[in-house]
Amino acid sequence: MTAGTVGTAVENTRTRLLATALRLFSEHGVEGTSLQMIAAELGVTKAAVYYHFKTKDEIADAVVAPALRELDQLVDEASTRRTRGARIDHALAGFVDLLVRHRTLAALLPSDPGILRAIDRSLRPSGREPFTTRLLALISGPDPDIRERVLTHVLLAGLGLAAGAPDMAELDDETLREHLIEAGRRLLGRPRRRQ
Amino acid sequence: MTAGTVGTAVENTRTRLLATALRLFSEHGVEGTSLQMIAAELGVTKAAVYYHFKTKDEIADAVVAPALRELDQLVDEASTRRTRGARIDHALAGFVDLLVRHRTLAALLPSDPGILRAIDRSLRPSGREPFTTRLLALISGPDPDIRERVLTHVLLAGLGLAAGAPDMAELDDETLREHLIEAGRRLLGRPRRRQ
DNA sequence: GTCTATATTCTGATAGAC
DNA sequence: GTCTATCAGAATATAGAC
Repeated sequence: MTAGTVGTAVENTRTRLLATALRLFSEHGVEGTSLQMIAAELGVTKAAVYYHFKTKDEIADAVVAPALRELDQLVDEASTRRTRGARIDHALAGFVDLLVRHRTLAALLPSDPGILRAIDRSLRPSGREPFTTRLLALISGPDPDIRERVLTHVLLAGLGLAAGAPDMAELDDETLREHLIEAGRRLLGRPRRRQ
Repeated sequence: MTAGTVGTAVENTRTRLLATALRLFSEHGVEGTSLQMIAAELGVTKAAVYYHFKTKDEIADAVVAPALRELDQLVDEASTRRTRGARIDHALAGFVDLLVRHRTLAALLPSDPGILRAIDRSLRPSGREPFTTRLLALISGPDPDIRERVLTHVLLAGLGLAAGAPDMAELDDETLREHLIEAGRRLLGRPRRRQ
């Protein structure tokens, strides 16, 4: 531990636990990952895991929480832009940046049943709309037609899975970001700005 | 059962079983679906399921087998086309058609860990390349650059997840096919032919 | 072809010692 | 904060009756 920046020991273990859980989730899916596997990977027992989280669902919730908070903020920010073009640019750049920074989580976000339920749980109390719906509204305005719905779906799912794909692990953040944004621009029918 | 076209009773039960398994897989993921759930949904006991399949893996293998055979055939066919444009057109149209006809499986194909392992198992004995690799080669030729790899990844994953998304369930095959092809054409940087 | 019954292993989860 | 010990239940899987 680097002196001066350490939190409590609990926080460090908690952080390590979540990182380990996320890695295992991305390999085996949430349902395919047992507390036993997480504990073994950490070199502790199941009971030690239960000290930090009361249930497996709580672990899934904690794993997605930071990304969901960022996503929420991103959509809010993008919504304040005046033109539709500016809203899309901001949302796409922010979304891709988020996926690249949370690569391990990226592929789970649009596809893993356990993660989707965790997202549902995080949305339910506040009654907020799902991000797909909010981003769709941002891109296509209220009352989007079928074509816009399909394109947005391909965009969100495709970028997420691609960002998290093992084949992309070797790419540095900047390169991956650049190509994902190009894919997004193509899907949205917008010319690329640079290169 | 319609007289004249029935197979044996075994075959019918087997078919019903696979259809039920696929539906449950698509809702809960392969790892999140137990033999108990499949049996209960069919109105039989676990032991009855074990009569048809020795292991859970065998069920997953059987669920993906038809689509994989079609995919294989599709890539082979597309490869025979003379120009790169014709190869891409054939592969894209065939791939989208396959996804639409196997909607329930579509989303699992590029994302579910259990299904991905089943695909691996089906490829291992023959030593064939994965479909992503073969389709990538088809689209971009040998030695594709990073940008083509990312775009192809977004394409395959995005179209699959979009085709299988619950939000798209209401769309008829023809409509869904049309919009998915447009998404694919945009990603590949090719103008749409119709509309 | 489907059943009951059972074996075994593993799951998520709890209680309480250290 | 992590452990041992333990739980009830569910998992995959098998044996053998009908």
